[in-house]
Amino acid sequence: MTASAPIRRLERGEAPVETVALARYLLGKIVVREADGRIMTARIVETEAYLPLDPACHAFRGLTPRNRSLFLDAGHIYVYMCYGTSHMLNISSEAAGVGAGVLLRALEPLGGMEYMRAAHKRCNDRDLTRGPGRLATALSIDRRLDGLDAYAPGPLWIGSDTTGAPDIASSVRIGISKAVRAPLRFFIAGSRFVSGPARLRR
DNA sequence: TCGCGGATGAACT
DNA sequence: GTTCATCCGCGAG
Repeated sequence: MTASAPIRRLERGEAPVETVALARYLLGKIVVREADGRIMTARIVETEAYLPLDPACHAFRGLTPRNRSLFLDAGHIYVYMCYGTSHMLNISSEAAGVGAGVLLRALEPLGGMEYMRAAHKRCNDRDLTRGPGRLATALSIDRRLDGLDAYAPGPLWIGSDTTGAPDIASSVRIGISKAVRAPLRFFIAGSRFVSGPARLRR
């Protein structure tokens, strides 16, 4: 996949309100990050679904100050820090009051790569946004974005161009210790920007 | 290409 | 004190 027709912001109402459906729907869509007058864009190539009543989902034990964004209406941003070193970018995925989300695991850089490179010490373009922690670093994502609406104008929103529906493959999720067998990871088949071991990229 | 271990911070028991 | 939806560097195959 390559760039890039004009990008149109998604509107609430055209995107699904159901976690697996949203995880699949977001593949091929575009993350637009606007910060300090700079614009970065990248296509979503890998997602994971974290369902209601899913023991691997942060909302599983109920609402807390950290995870409250997962309980917002579908399309809101949930960011948290993992392992003290990496931020994770999620989109809430169910009706208000239901805790669930979609983790964005890998992106294909489209525009503003010079800003992404500046955020990394040393990284080739393929690795800039390959992996959930790396993509957050490249796009300067932290808790300040938590709770914002990704279907509204702002520092981070989801858009679409005229690219056709991608060829979607699935696998088990990566890096978790609960519900490890559920096939809730989705990615664009054949994309070289997908993360994880080679056996989980086909 | 893989698997391993350490770094690191915040939330929660 | 324990648990992590990770990354990086390293060594083995």
